[in-house]
Amino acid sequence: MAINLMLTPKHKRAPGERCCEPVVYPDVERGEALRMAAVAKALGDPVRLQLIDVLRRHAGKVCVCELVPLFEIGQPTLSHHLKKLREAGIVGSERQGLWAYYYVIPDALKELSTWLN
Amino acid sequence: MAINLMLTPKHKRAPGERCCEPVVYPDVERGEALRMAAVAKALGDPVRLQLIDVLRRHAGKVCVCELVPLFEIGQPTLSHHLKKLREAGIVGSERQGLWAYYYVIPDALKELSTWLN
DNA sequence: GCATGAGATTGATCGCCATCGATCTATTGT
DNA sequence: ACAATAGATCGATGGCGATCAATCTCATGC
Repeated sequence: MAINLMLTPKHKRAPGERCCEPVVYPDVERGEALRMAAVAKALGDPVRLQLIDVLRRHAGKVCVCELVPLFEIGQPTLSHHLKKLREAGIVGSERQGLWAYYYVIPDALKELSTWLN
Repeated sequence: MAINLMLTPKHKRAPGERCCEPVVYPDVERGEALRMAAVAKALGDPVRLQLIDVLRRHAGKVCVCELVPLFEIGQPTLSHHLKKLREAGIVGSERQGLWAYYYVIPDALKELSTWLN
């Protein structure tokens, strides 16, 4: 991963040697890029993407025990994926007795979605 | 990564032990999920995300030599990122003499963008 | 033909990630 | 108190990914 994303050109192209139009600098700044890339990275796994799809189609919260049988992965692996989504700020969780309920955090995908349009 | 994404429940919950409403099955199918996750994965790096941002703000094509000085990474690393974006079907490239020009493939981000809304 | 320059490829390194089995922690029910 | 259950965590493993230095491939210019 790049450390510095300030996007300052390192050297000027010699005059008359233009290979194309001068590049337009990106609109997204360092912070934006890091946030959106983190969200995209969390969505970059088929299981997690379908998890979000399931959770989004529910107005309320979904119990983990309903999610486990949907996928061909073990329970620890699903827990790992949910943790990734939590760390990315995409989902939240809530404990009620033995069960844990997950839900999509509103507007968590908004920034990325807006940029994609 | 999960092998089987058919999302068939593996066992029924015993009657009367319901912890929450029955889960709604995901809308996205295996192929969709794999495609969109691949695109999201390609966007899951700050450098690649900003690369797409730069390319999208150009109607035409952009020379690699204009892209290299924008980032604090070496030329081989940038070439690696462009290859990833190419393999994800997000960008295309065209050779003209010494220079290589890259451009965003129209509608490449459409499926993911639509799903996110 | 030869040197130069743009870009891709290779090889190596280091770290992260998806997955699993096993274990641990609470909580519920008996 | 004890057994059972839901879910998280741990440890290990195999594979992928980001990065760099070095090299390679072409095309251009002299």
